[in-house]
Amino acid sequence: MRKNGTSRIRVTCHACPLRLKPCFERLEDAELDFLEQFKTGELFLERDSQIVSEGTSSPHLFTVLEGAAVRYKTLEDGRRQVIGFVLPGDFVGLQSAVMEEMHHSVAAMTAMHLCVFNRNDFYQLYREQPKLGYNISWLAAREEHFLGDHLITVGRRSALERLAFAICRLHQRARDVGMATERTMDMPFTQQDMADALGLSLVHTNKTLGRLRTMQVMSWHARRIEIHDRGKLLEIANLEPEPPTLRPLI
Amino acid sequence: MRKNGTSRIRVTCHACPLRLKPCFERLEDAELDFLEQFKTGELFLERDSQIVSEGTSSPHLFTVLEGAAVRYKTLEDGRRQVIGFVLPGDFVGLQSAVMEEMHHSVAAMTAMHLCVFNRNDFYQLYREQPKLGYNISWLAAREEHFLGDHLITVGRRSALERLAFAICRLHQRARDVGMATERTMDMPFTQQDMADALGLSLVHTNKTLGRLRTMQVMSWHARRIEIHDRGKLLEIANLEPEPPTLRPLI
DNA sequence: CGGCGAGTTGATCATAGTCAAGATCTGTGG
DNA sequence: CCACAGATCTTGACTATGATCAACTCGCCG
Repeated sequence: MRKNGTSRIRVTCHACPLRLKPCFERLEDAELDFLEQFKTGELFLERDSQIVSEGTSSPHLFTVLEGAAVRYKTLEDGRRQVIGFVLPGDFVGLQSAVMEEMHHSVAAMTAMHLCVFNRNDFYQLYREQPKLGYNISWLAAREEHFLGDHLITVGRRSALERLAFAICRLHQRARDVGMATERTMDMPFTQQDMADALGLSLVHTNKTLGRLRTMQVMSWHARRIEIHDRGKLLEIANLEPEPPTLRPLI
Repeated sequence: MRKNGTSRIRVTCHACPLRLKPCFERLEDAELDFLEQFKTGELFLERDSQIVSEGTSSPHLFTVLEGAAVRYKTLEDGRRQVIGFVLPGDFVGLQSAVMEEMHHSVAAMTAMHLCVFNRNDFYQLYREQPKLGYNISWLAAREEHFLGDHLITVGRRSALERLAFAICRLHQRARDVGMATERTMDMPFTQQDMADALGLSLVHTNKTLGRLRTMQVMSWHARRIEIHDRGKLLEIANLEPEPPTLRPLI
């Protein structure tokens, strides 16, 4: 899918728009060279495309360059739980890389631009570029952190707290990668997606958003979120504002 | 804490009782030698000891050799969510190894026997033994898998389903490492712990256990679980019986 | 203009939470 | 060995949060 001779040019291009964001760590040339080898191509997907599916073993791994997706699981009767939101810089497919199969699905909620790696080369990465292997573990630890936060949100917070928390975190992450401004954000997800993330019904999610609107804290209309009172939102969410942390990008 | 000269003997002893279990992958001698170097000692803890604490950065990482613990998070007002149950073979402290701090706490629910590693040597592991680095990612992917299952359980299953699911999984894991028999298990956790894991109140958890008892599916009395009808339990949990998979042990 | 996906709102219902009291178990000291 | 205290488990009565059902609006696109 690519020729070695051109790698010098491509190296600087790998995940180019993302690598310029200040929240991502710089990599050494040798590591970028390796990633160029590891990379099998780029993929552009439509909204609603399936990226990986629960129970299957994708031959590919992905780094998200642009767009947004949801990770989710479903029960046999159709009940769905959104496990997490996927934004640029996120790595998709670790489970299928190390285990037999994925244990959740990932679906694109906007048009997406992905960097594609070959699952078969995955172990090479640990052999040849230990720093990159370490980075994979870093990303996995971050995912574990998000999942833990998500779990206490669904298990122990009220509907109002859940929404405030989820929107704070999502907004912060989106801002870090340049997908949102200080006060506004174009929502790639529907209220149904949010309800499925928070373990609430759509109706109750909507009513709770209504309460936040009445409280003049935030509004979510026409796929657009406006945060009117960030302090209050953080207070309801029981969160401190945190500066973005430097993170690796594979 | 240990002398190099004795490593040949210790190598065969590292995590000895665990390494004999059929569910753990064998390691190469070179890898075992490395682990001996990496290891700084063993730790015996009392019940109710804190192993790591949310918001702090432990200088140590651990592999559980014996005993059981809970991973949990708390909100400021005391609400608690159990993120997961920790059993022998599990690795504790990945977050503090790669990030600044732990994002959850881990507390011993029985007396415990831990293998202790030094956080500072962690990156060495990726440099010198890529297979072990890969194994860390494997364990992280497994944890992510458990957390995803846990999340759909708390977010979308009824109280009865939650209990059935949690007990099936816990029993299966305990059996894999020799802590339970086919039909019984000594519970290291209280019903309060289980309630906090499932996002339920203690009272409702107890009443739901009462229903399972009346249905002749299982009983949980005096720290002991008896499974009377495994098929029905799996059915309520919407689970298939799965054979234990081979997994790495660090 | 019509149809569909998404969002909004009200009415009613049910699951699970809270409060309260008592039973049982476990470990400790006399 | 027993008595006691604290932790854990059990059960009933009442409450509340959020689910379900239903109808309607809005914006968008063919």
